[in-house]
Amino acid sequence: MNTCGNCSVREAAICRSLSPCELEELKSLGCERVIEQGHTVMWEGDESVMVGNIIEGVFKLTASTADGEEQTLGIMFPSDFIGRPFGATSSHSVTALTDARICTFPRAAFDHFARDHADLEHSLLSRSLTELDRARQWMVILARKSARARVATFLLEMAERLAPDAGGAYGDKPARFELPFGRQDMADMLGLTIETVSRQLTRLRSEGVIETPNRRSLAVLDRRALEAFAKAG
Amino acid sequence: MNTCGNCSVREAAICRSLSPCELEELKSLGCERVIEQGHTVMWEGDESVMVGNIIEGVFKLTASTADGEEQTLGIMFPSDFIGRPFGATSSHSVTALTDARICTFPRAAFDHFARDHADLEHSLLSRSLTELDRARQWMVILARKSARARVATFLLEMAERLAPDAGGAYGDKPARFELPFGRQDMADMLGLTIETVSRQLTRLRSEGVIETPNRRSLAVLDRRALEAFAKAG
DNA sequence: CGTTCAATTGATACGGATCAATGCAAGTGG
DNA sequence: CCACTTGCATTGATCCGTATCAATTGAACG
Repeated sequence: MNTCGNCSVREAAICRSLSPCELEELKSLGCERVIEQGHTVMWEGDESVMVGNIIEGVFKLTASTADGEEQTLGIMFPSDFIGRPFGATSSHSVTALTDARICTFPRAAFDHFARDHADLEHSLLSRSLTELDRARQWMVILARKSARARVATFLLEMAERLAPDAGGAYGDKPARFELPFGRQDMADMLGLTIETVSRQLTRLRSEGVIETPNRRSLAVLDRRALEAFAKAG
Repeated sequence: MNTCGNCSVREAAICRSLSPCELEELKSLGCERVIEQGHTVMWEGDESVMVGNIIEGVFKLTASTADGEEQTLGIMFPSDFIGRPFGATSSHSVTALTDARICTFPRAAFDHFARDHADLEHSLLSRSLTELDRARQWMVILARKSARARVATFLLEMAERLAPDAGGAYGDKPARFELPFGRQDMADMLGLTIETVSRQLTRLRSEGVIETPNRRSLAVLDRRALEAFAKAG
């Protein structure tokens, strides 16, 4: 039987704010679920019925425009919180980009529990404020930056999150990592088409800034160059 | 002397969650400030030193790109909360678009007070989640929609917020209102140039969808048409 | 009446979307 | 083991929308 004690995201997720006893109580409300790649766990516009923590895997949040295009609103990693508490409808869909495991709670039960545990709500608030800052950062990118700058920004963020070991500000070692998604997802995220993304990657490769050993893997060879592109127009 | 009792946003702001006694306590921490149009009360990148509620007036949140362009991240109205609690730096600037009054608190003192008053934190959380949803909606618009759709969406939102009386879903009466900002601010918000905004307004006017009696005032004559434009490409 | 600043209008250039074709790897069945 | 399919990525050619540069109009104000 699984216990919160050996949970791999225990210290990073919102649960960190709970005492062992409270944890036990929360745990009794929820259950762990295994999600297959590509499966959607929440739908845009649906009533919000569940919330939870990502234990393992990567998810995307998406919304669709009235004319059918899909926009990715964010990428969520292990220890991130997904779902909309205290609200009737979910403003976005949540879909697994990889096989995943999540720790889920019925929304109503979670809401009630949260209201009784101020520290948990505080964690959630803190996290929401960070998410808000992040979303606003992306707004700037989507509104103003060129395709090249968008791709560069994206690659830097992915390198940071998926290959955190490889080099800091002046990291001279190539950051190598596996993308948890294909070109279409990248395009959806960056507000570009798949062709444009492809062209930019090709260009960066030909300039020696990155390497693309295969479809899903990527290496950042020249971080400084990427940073420059990300800042420029 | 001003008291919270007769505050015009008392019932809409986060303070609604406090008892008269708690309110008194919070009030003692802060003070009311009058802000002139155009004045910036918080700067992007600065340490977050104050937070507060808008009592009167309209503010914009902005961030700048590395190459100097300004992007507006959101518009805040009376009863909205501004500033970044629980965080060291502010991710955006906050500037008054009109003459305004705000009820401000030193950030550290507010943080401390909030942590002792779960209901206040709950209000703040609820508000943050709504803001997050709103920000993500804008992301979709900025990433995917045409200039025409952006302007249409914007006008609909302004009509709703600035002329709430004039017609609901099928509102056939023209919604007339005063914009609290000029073309440059609109452009900054929509991720367009001032020229493009102007052209779209001209076009909508020539099609009989809107009227622009003067620079700052606006009337939506055909709401349905705007809605159609907002949804399309 | 001239000054000033914002808004509008016009002409052109360019970036990314779109449409269409090709390339490439993994899987399938003969 | 090799033809064939299938799904994604890449590359190419063209078009369209918005930015950009530049000029004009219009309103507010001294």
